Amino acid sequence: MASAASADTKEQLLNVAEQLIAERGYAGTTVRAIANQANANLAAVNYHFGSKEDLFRAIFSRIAKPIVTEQLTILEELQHKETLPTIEEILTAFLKPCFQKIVQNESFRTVRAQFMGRCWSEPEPLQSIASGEFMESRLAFLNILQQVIPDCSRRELNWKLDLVIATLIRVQNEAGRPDSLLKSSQPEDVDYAVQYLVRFLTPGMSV
Amino acid sequence: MASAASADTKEQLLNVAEQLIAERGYAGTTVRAIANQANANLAAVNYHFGSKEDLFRAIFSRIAKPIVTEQLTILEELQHKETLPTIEEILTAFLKPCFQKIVQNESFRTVRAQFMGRCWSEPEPLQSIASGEFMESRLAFLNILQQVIPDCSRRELNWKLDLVIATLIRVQNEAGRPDSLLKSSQPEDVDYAVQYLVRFLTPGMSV
DNA sequence: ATTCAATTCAAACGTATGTTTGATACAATT
DNA sequence: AATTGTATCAAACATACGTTTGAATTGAAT
Repeated sequence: MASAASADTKEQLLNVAEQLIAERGYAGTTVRAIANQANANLAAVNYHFGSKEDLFRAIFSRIAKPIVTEQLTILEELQHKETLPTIEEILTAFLKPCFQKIVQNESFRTVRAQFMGRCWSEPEPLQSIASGEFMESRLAFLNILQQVIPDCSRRELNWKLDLVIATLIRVQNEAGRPDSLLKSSQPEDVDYAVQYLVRFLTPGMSV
Repeated sequence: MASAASADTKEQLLNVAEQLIAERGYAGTTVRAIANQANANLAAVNYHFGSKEDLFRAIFSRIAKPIVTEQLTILEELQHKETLPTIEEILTAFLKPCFQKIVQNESFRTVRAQFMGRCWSEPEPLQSIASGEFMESRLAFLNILQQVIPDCSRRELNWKLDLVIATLIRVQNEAGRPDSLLKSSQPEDVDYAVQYLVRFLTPGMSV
């Protein structure tokens, strides 16, 4: 039976690994460094997760799943209205959960954002693991965008959504730094950042 | 005295390392893999460049220096006109050299684009090496943007230029993939990508 | 008190890493 | 022909890597 201690160890491994991978990248983060900083034994990673790659999978899932769930919930609400949603509403539905879920824990704010940002440019197979978690949400938003912006081809919408994600990651990565869009994890600052990011992106979506 | 053979070896090491790092990242690329694929001895990297990190520095410099030079040249021309340049002209001056210089060598295809894209998200000290090469160009473009978009605060322009770079990196990272904006290194594809990226970004710059 | 599965642990496994070394081959200069 | 500096080479160096193992430890259920 899983004890409280083992649950602590497992969670500590997730937290520490998330932070180290955010700082040093996946290949640059050793299982030994993770175990040490988590005050766990070297074998703990393989015992609890199977392998280093499975640990990465667990970290990414833990962050991505709540975000995707909330994105799809908001999108569902938008689609149940009788009128088509605006581009602003769609982008907000996509972006807002990404900020809120990631910055809700103050101590994790920078780490989570950097971790997510790094994942998109990690070599295979990590990139596929990362993008796979967002596949469902991505398809759903692509479909609604295609309805709202019928002049855009599927290919165009595809790279445009890519650019939306790219800016999202950048804002998260720069969070807290001077001159950055997202000043803190305070709700009003988060709302401000989402609002201005949406304003920056919206006109480009339909040209 | 440096022979033709040694020059070939040194250049081959640069080319091969560039490709492998683009595919697998810096930490994921071993000196042995570089030497093997370049048909060189294992010790060749350390002999010609000093260390793996110095090899990275050499690769990045070789790509970045001509880009920055061209960016500043075009910007100089724009500033010598009697009328202020448009936002489109400025963004094009910034983005076009990034794409053209990167894909101008036919045999490299989209390797360079992927290499550059990956560098921005590599862990320190690689990221600092990379961003340092573009420091001068970044400041110059911030200054001209401030003249052309006086309604924007310096802080706003700062994060907006950040988002421009973020999208640039994303397009480079995705280069060659299906549904990506930059399909190949053909000049017409490059022009297409620059044109559409500028069109996507321009309206957001002044809102 | 005993059992038993879950967890932790030190140690080792086999392999891979960046770098260094000293000998050797090469080509141009004296 | 002898010398000199450059480049290549196989081999070794010292360390680091992810993973596995089997024994020790734990703590709740019997």
